[in-house]
Amino acid sequence: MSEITIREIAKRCGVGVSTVSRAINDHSDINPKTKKLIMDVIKETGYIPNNSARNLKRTDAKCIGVLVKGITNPFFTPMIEKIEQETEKKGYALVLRHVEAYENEVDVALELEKEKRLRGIIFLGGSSSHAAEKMRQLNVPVIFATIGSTISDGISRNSYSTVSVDDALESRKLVEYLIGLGHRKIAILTEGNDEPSIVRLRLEGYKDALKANDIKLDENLIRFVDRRIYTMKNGYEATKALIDSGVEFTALFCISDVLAVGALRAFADAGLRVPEDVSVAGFDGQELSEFSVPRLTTLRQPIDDISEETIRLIFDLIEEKRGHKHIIFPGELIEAESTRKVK
Amino acid sequence: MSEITIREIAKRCGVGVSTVSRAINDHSDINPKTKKLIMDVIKETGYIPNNSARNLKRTDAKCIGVLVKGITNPFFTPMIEKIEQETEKKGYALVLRHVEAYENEVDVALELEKEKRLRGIIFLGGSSSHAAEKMRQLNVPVIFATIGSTISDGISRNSYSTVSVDDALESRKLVEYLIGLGHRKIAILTEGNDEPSIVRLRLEGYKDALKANDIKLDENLIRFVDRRIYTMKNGYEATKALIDSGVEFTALFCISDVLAVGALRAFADAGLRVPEDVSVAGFDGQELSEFSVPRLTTLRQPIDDISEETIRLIFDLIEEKRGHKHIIFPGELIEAESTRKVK
DNA sequence: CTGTTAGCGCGTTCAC
DNA sequence: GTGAACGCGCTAACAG
Repeated sequence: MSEITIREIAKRCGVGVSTVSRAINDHSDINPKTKKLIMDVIKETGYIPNNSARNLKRTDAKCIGVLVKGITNPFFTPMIEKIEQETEKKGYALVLRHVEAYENEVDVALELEKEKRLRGIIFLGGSSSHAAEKMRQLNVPVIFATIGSTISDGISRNSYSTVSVDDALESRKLVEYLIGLGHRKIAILTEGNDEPSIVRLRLEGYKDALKANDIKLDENLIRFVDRRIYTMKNGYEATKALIDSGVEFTALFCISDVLAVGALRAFADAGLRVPEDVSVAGFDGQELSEFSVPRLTTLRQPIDDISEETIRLIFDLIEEKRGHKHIIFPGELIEAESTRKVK
Repeated sequence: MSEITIREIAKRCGVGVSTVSRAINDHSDINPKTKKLIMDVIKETGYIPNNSARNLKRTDAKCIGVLVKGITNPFFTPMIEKIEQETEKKGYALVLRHVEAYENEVDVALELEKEKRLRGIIFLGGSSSHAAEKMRQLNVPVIFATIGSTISDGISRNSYSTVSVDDALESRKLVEYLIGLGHRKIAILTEGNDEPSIVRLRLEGYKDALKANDIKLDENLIRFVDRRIYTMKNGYEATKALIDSGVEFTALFCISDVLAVGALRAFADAGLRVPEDVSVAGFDGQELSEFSVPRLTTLRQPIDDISEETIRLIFDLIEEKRGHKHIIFPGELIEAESTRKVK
């Protein structure tokens, strides 16, 4: 079946292609009658304009791109919803793109910017270190949401924005809370990523908390899951291994709520009660943490605030109202049922 | 900054544009030396081909589209991963697109097909009733995965495929399992969607089970959540309302695991023990169901099988090895800790 | 092996 | 208010 084009529509209506174009794009200077005729024919024929051709020609395209690294990450879904809503309010379209684990998000952004004529780019997740030269090529405003400001790698901090919590600080806050409950042997479930990332920052916060409280770091208490910090299975297995190892601990800090839920299950299976026998804390403050049994003590990230501020900032940047910023929101410690004073 | 184009690259290398094109697209008939030169210049300049222009021109584009309705649905994430892997193995690219709640997925598909020159389309989720005329316009193979075969609406069942479980049957199987445990007063948590959908099918399965076992349908036991069946909050609130209503029941069937986890929490808050005081069953068999406390009795959908078969089928259709099919996989009843014999 | 050229489908000047 | 013509950046004939 031969594709139907704008020319075909024009022919059928006995008008020129530009008139059809005007009708489609809601231009003002067009006779309402001809417009109606055209729209009717379009509906009849089921004509659909080819986006590639449009993007190629168009220069405006009120459109912002959101690049999400890690489709499996449930942490981003509420953010995306919020960002979608806000963007729509502004009359902009959103191009949502998942970035595969093996892809470089900046490369994808570069491509997408050209293809869709993006006016701004928001990164959710992913690595925080990027080649400066590539970043420079992105000539629309760029915001990293939920990725802290350790990004720079020879890149001027003035060339991009970040909106996030201070992962190291909040992590430390949570661990100090555990210490405050009397815990000294605190295990941590994290992932072994060497490049700057939230994973590393949260581990650093853990170390900072111990150091500040004169607790000797015990390498045996640092457990690494296999690559993914958003699967319960990984949390379960790492916790099981920790229990089986015989290492003593009274509290377990998981760097994500999802891992923590896996941990809860592992403790239940081992006949250990939470929080009576062991305290468990998560991180993120996702929906899950409110509905687990027991409810998770966690550090909630203000994702609504982060999302809203991200949108506000990107439009300010697009409209050149202000320059790049690095915004840090405080997290909120949620004291729930999974932790308690050590006996 | 003026965008850099293929012509610019050609000029800098002192070659023609088509040579550059060949270099980019890994064509065979090109001198390795010139190719290297070109690739070097491309790297230097940071040139990125414009996808819109490519798609416009290209006719082959080994590419299949996956349209996901409901980004919040955690049920799809493992499917998407699987589909991604399998597609890559075949040397095809995947275009993943989220369809907003208010969008019609077939419209989006129509657009995407033109824009990206898709060779096949897979729908995940969404409504199962579509206008026949629109469906007909999709002139590449279409598969609905996890949406049963009640789709037809004047559309020939030969014009599309489906790969799924029989939602009504599996739902009935689960409810009959509960009945087998001695439960007579079985409540159900579902969503009030009138159009043909998995939601309705699962409710029908519930009704079928009751009828087949001479249990009178009690409308008070059918509870509806607000629109979304994949939020714990909705499960929690509907269960709370059910408990507060004072209606008697000994088991609760939630049409998704996510709802069931919310229900577990609600029972815990109400001081009811699961399964001692009340049995709870979910549906889907997601990761979550294995890690909740207690583990959920649920009906597992064989998503790996569904995903693999979907991919196999779509490539067979593309290669015209066979015609459209409607494949039904059996679900698997997982008897876990959240249900037990009624006293 | 390589350069020239003709469109892909559309939006946008211009004239009218 | 409308149509003809041009070109967006690229790929694929085709000719060399």
